[in-house]
Order: sequence, then C-alpha cells, then structure tokens
Amino acid sequence: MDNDKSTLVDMGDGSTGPRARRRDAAATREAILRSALIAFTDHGYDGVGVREIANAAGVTAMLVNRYFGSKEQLFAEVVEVAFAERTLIADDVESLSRFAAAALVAAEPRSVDGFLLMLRSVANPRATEILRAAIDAHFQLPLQALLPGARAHERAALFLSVLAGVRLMQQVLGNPALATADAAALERRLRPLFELLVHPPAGAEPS
Amino acid sequence: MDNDKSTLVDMGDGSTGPRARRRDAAATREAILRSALIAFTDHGYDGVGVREIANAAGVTAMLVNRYFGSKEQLFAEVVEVAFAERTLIADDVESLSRFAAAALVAAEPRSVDGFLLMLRSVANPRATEILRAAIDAHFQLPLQALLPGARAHERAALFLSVLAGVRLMQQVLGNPALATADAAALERRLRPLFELLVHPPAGAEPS
DNA sequence: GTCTATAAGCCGATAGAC
DNA sequence: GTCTATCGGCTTATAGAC
Repeated sequence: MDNDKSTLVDMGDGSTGPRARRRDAAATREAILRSALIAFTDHGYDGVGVREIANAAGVTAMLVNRYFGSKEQLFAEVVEVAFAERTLIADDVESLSRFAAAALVAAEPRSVDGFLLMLRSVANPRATEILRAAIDAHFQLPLQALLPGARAHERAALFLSVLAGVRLMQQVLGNPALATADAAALERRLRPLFELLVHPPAGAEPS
Repeated sequence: MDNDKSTLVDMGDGSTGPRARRRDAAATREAILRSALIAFTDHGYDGVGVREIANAAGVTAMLVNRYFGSKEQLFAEVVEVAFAERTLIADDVESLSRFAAAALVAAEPRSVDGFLLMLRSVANPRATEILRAAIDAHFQLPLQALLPGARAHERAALFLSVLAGVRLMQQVLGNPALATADAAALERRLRPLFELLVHPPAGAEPS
C-alpha cells in the first residue's frame, strides 16, 4: 500500500528495468492488485487474462496464481479494494441525494469505480456472486440503515439501481445525453430522482 | 419466423429425430437464431460459444458461421430480434410510466428481454457497439420523440437508465428487495420515479 | 522470489468430403 | 445442406529449475 512500485522504477542501487521489483513480495503483490483493478474495470472479468494483468504489473502470469490462488480470488480482492472507498454514499441522510448526483456528473470519473467494475463483470456467474455479496455489504446495508421511513430496503435497492443504470448508460454505452451533458443541468435532474427515494411523499407511500 | 422448428420435430414424412430438420435451410437458420437469443440472454456475448449455440439448435458449429458469417453478425441479428417487440415503451405519453413500472414488476419476466441481453453483453466492446446503436434506434429515439417539454433526450436517457438499473439489480444481481418484492407495492414506488422524468415539475426544470 | 516450459482444454473460423 | 476434421491461437493453472 505504501510502496507504489506498480510500474518499473529504480531499486536504489542504480539499476532500473523490468526486474527492478525483484525479490520484494509485498510490492509485487500490490503491483498485481493495482494492475488487476484497472484491467477488470476496463474490460470485465471475462475480458481479461491473467497474462495481461501480469504483464502490466511487470511480472509473469505464474505469480498471479502464486499470490492470489486463482483469477477468481484475485477478482474478489479487487472488488474489495474497489468498494472500500465509499464516495458515492454519504454519511448522513441529508447529503445522500447531493452526493450521488454529484458523483454521477463528476467531470473526471473516479479511476477506482466499483460500479463500472460491476457492470462489466456481471456476465460471469462467479464474478456476479462475489459482486452480489460486496454490493450488499458495502452499499445496500449501509444505505438502508441510513434511510428513514418504511420499506427502507426497497428504496435503498432502487437508489442503487438508479446509480448503476445511469453509470451504465453514461460510461459503458456512452449515451450522448448523459456522457456529454451539461453537468449542472444533469445534477438538477438527478437530485429529485434520488430525493424521491430518500424522502418519499407521505401520500405516495405503498401501504 | 413462421416456421417454428427450433427443436426436433417430425418432418411430415413420419420420421423424427436429430436430423428431422435436415435440408431445410430456412428452418435451420431460424433454429440457430432462437438458440442464440436464449444463450446470449442467459450468459452474455463472451459467455457463450458457437458450439454451444449450435448444439442447442441441433446442428454443428460450422453452420453458424455458414448462415451468419461470424459470431458477431449472429449477435447483431439476435439484438434486432430481442428489441423488435417493444413491450417496455408505450405508444402514448400518458401510459409510459405505467407500462414501464408494470413491465419491471411482471411476475414472469419476458423470455425475450433485450435489457437482460444488453446487461450481460456490455463487457465486450464489439457487442457494446452493436447494442449502443440498437438502444438508440429502438428506445432512445422513439422515447425522446414521445416526451413533452425541454431536454427530452436527457430525460429519455434517464428513463432508460432507471429501466436498465432496476433490471440489473433485480434480475442479474438478484437483490431480494426487488426480486421477491410485493409487485403492487414496488409498482407504486416505480411509477412516480418514471413520472418525474415524463412530466417534470415546472419549478424543478434546469434552466 | 521469480523464472521458463508445459499441461489440458476451449475458442472462432475454415477446408474439403459427401 | 450438412458433415467431420482441423488450424492457429487463446485460456487458467501447475511442475520444476535457479
């Protein structure tokens, strides 16, 4: 974590090159993890091979299985990293709509984006199982605990649905109306949508 | 289309079995197309091989490329079939919210579901390009033409985002709050969400 | 701690027989 | 119109050398 040698750097002994990280297990593991995070987010679980991940980290494919056991276990660790920093869900209920809307219209989307990782990996059943558990633990449960009123789990699930759906159309399918829209205008459009789920009008409540 | 011989049936000459469709090009092509529709919807573009599609249709893999040129062209035809019947988008603006909400809570989801096909195939860049064009032609353009008021393209894109996002959480990730929810209650929750996009309150309109 | 080499299998696409 | 057989390349995972 504290040693950013994910690319080739000098070793302090004057030498540089593909073997610069040689004999530093922790740095190698970290380099593989970061490489996998980028690759899985860009191409999805099935769209990436361990060779590709290893090459980008400056090692051979064998070390991926050496350190992580299998591609599937590597993916599980990547998912935890991607969902660790929670910049989409605010800590207080009054900021939820603002945070979510702001995150969706941010000029530069976060490079570590769990939702993008999810959208490109849900075709694989094993990846989906891992993602289901992570979404539940990192988003669904904290969010429904924060929401006031009845049927919080239902409204939390719809909140996440909107978040994922917009990310899909905007970032994955590249819909021009969302990808290149005026940020402020889009944000004003999104906030009432989220607000309807955070604070549903009393009259519209299902029995 | 008019000849439903996607599975093994008799040929009218008394014979039945795996070769019943032998020497009927149109029926073979149709059988492959239907098999591919099911397989791509269930497992996504990268999750299915041409051998699998061919086996389920009762033919060999070679015929898939014979009739469709390539896996990619087969996928393009499947996408057109999946998006041909438009049961999600109503013909009049007043029914849009009701139709969309009803489709999302239907007890038995349609076997031909373009959104499910999309969600499980967007990891592949070539499949995504095909899907982008089909979504635009079959959903975005008709919907934004139907919506009254300003920024119809933006509201149409968000309408589709909600549709896709709910389908994702509900059908792909299997979120219990959406997958096993009370249908009537969920529908009452969804309709105002769509209605906010179809008829945005004048005061909340972005400038 | 990291390498090369390889096992075992799946992929899409094609050649040629009938 | 459909078949078998195969090409070349990709995949994950592992054995053994250094």
